[in-house]
Amino acid sequence: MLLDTLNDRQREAVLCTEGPLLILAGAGSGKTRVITHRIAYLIEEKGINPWNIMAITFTNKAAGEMRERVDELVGFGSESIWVSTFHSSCVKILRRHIDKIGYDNHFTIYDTDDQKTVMKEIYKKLNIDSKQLKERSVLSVISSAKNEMISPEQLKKQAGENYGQQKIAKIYKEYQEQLHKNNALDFDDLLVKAVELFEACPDILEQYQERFRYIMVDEYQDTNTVQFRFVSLLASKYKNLCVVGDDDQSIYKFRGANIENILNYEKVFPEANVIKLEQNYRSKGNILNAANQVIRNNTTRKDKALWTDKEDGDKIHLRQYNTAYDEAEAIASDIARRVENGEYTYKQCACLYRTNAQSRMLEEKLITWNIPYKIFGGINFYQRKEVKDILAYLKTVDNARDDVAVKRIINIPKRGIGQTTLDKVQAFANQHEITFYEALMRVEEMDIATRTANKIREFINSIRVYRSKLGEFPLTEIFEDIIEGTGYKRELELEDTDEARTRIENIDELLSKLTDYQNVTEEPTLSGFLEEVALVADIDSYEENSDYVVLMTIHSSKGLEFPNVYLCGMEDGLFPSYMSITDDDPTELEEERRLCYVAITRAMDNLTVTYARSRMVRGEMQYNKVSRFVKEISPMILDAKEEGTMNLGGFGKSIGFTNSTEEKQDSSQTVKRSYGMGTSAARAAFSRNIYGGNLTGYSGSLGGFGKKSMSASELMNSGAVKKGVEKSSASLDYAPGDKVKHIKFGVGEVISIVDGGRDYEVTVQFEGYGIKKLFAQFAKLKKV
DNA sequence: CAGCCATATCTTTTT
DNA sequence: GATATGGCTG
Repeated sequence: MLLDTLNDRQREAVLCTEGPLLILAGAGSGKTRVITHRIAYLIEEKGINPWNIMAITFTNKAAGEMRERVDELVGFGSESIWVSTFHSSCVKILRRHIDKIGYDNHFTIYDTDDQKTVMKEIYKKLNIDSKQLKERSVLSVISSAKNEMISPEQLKKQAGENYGQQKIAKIYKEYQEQLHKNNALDFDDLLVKAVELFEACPDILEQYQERFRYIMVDEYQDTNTVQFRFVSLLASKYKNLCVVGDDDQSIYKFRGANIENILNYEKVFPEANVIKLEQNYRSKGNILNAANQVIRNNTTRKDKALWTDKEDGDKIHLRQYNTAYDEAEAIASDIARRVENGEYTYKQCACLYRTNAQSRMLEEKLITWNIPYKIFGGINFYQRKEVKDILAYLKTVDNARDDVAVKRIINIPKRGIGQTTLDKVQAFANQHEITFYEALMRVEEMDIATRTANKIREFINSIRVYRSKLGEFPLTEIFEDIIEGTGYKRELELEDTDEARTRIENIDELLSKLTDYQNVTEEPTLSGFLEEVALVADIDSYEENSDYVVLMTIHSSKGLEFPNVYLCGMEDGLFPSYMSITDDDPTELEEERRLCYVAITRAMDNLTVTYARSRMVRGEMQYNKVSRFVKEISPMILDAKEEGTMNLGGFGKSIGFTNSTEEKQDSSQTVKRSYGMGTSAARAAFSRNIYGGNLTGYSGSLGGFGKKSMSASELMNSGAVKKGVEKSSASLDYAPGDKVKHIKFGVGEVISIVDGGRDYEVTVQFEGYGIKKLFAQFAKLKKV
């Protein structure tokens, strides 16, 4: 029987089918089980037509899984349930109706890169200096505005007399016009336009209200204001809105997620039922306790207490290393050992970290240990140059109004159409208020050299040929025409480098994805393919079947679980991030803590937390102390060890302390700090046992991907190693975590020390003065 | 117009 | 350290 496998709370949630329902589901409490069973119950017991059920998830992968699991529970019909992400739901709706609000149904979707390209054009047009106002920051203001459903006009009003904000509002307006002209929507627009559509056309809204009588939203804590509006509109007729989430796992504030949505659900829907799922089925006792001990330090959260009836299991392993290199090495060897022992398989192990950049060194070490791995995040397949180029061709064929795509490919491969020509065409387009592509077609009206004009006509013609094949020939054939016809592939083949070969592989990979799409879809269209491609997340490609160690950011790990988890880089300044520590807004730190909670609760039976005394960040050596979150875990459940502190031998000898003559010689070339610290720091560290690495210990931070380990002499000869540089500062006799005294600010605790090249930049938390960044040379800090 | 070299800035996290 | 940008030269 359907309900037999559920606990009381879960069963209650499944049976509560009518009206608004909030399910507060702690980590690992069987949330997905509840949703799938609820859907099955609606269909099997309540006789609801699957067609009337909508489930919104966070990723495509989650959507696929949900459909699969419902499929196992109900005999048939699961395929007509609408299961998808917010973004793809909106796209589906907009593809049908967006013409009602003045767009063409063939709109293209812009990713972050495209947005930036548009922004650059606008900066040119409005004569804005990108050094004064960064495109990125304007885009982020625009994004937040969209998430809050603030229009350019409203933003202008809000800006009042503030010149800077007026400027941003003006850019926002221009940006929207540009997108409209290109018949393009950015990610945020997908939601905004869907809501606009519903508000503008009550008949269309009603049509969808009738269809989606039962709506379920997963990961509700990560919804933003537009998303909330979107589901509210849909649910406003039948009010069968079931949201599932955990306020403790809200980690997408930076993307506009509004934690109030879940905290205030009962205020918005006073008649709502609330059910708490507090039994955790995933983690062993110690892991769960650690998670609870961390999260209870947050002030704004719903009261709940996760418990388990599982055994305590191992304590949390806590390991400190000298360098990130040692950390990675230790993790790799631990995985190798445990797999060899038969404790775990590769795919049961995951390395989680705060920032994508941390994956490099882990990757390198896993390669040397011959451990299969896969990295998620970082550069998405669809963001690679070659893939974006080909997609831009396809977009141009599909929607020539998309200026961004046209401009991207007009000179790829090189056709001899340069910047000057492009500027002329753009000017012509602006003047006649036509698209870039239309301007290209009127090349003879412009003052452009015949040779170049002919090249342009050739380009236009080739696009025209590809387009004429649409509908007549399979999409894959058009694809192949493009890569052959333009000479794109041939150019790469001639290059004959490893990089070029990888590019070709990626293009082939894209082709096979198109082939898949064509085979699977009933009515394959170019727009359809492009849209599918625009909305995939990296995590969507995660397969449980293949045996590899998984590397990903904590953000991407949400919703997943692994028997053996390594949580690395647990250092104050890295995690919690430096930004969140120094920010005036304490909620930033709370969000980091939630992130930590998410990380810990990914682990099922073994959790290893690691951190390093020193780490290379953006080409600078950073010295950090252990994360404050680790200190929130009771020592009773920690098994703590420091590794490598005794390995001091040879440091001084193998590098050699340099004198000032050598410094002068070196100053002609860029003396990067790549080879560790200057003499004074080395001495300071040396005396404090902070640093104990040996020479080869550094090769990790020097060699990139694919460079296998080098011997010490090879390193020296390769030029990768630069000699140490004498610092003008006196040696530092304090380290992160120490109390120091400042003449003005009094006593404070050192948070981090960054090697700024000429001097050390010391961040100190002062009692009464807050956080200050000081230069060691001037600050004259005294250890107390 | 394209290719080369020097420089500046970067990083939190992503649909 | 890596990548995007800008200036210069052939």
